[in-house]
Amino acid sequence: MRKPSSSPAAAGKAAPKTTPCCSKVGLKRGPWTPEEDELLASYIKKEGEGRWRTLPKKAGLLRCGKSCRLRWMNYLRPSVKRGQIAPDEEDLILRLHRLLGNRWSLIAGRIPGRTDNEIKNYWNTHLSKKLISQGIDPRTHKPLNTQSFDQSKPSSSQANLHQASLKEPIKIVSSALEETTSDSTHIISNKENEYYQNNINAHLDDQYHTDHILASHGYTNLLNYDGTSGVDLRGNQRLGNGEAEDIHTGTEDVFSFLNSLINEEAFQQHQIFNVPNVNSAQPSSDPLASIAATTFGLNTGWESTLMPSSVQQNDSK
DNA sequence: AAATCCGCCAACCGCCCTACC
DNA sequence: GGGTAGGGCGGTTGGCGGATT
Repeated sequence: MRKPSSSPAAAGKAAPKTTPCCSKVGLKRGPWTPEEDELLASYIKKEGEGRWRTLPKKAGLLRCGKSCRLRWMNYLRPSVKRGQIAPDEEDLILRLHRLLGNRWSLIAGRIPGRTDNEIKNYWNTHLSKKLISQGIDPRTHKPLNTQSFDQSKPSSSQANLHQASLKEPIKIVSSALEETTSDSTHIISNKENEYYQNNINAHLDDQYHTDHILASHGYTNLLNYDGTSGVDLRGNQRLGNGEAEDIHTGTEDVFSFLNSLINEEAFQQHQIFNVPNVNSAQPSSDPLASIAATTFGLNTGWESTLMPSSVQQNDSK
């Protein structure tokens, strides 16, 4: 069974205070049985959600309230969509994660029928590995290392670069990479390497600029471009008692804003504003378009939006 | 066929917040 | 202001089942 308090979160901290809910003397743990599911579902159907600590006793369950809530939220709720994550959902998760970081509940709030737990699991088991295989840091969504990209596949043409998406990951490789030698660390030419470095920096500046744009629109502390968690939509606290409450407060604006980033119009703007221009990585004067361009640039392959044809042409020789 | 490995994901954990008294 | 209850969050664990040896 599980080791008690073995998680890093618990390690090295003062003696944890135990809330009543966490004293599980005599309570059942582990996988839920169909009978328990039935008891919980029928009780909530009659009495509604809430009062989780007293619910188990009233429902005749030997579970703690937290366990009941989790089971309901992640599995039994009628609105929960089961089954595989669709490609468009995956794409959305990637975009939202780059914007929001590990705010799983917030991400889940924009993907109907999916729970934060499900998205978190999918991220950890699929998407983070996928990004790593593309040479992208899943935490920051930035290139891990210009010399550590996947060299196992042949390079893409310029046209392909502009059609890039995460569904068909684009690898940053030059024609030289196709002539793989044992000294692979020096395969990317100095010219290309210098170019990558310059534009990575430009892109980082662009992201920094994006945050200031957001701040100017009142979306302070929304972004966390270093990829760490701990700050969210309320400044320094997590979302409170349910999204319903938030939807009627500031979060509604944030969701509207997110929607504006997700919709097709933003994609079209992205196409317009991401005309490759090696001499300028300046954001657009249109704040939303600039954010959209910056936000989606990496998702369509940062190299495709930043690398000029003069460099890309090396790709096809 | 049996043993081992490994990925997936349901469930648990501690922490933190707001609301209430 | 302090204590407690209720609830939500992200991080992590470990059982299970399929794949591999």
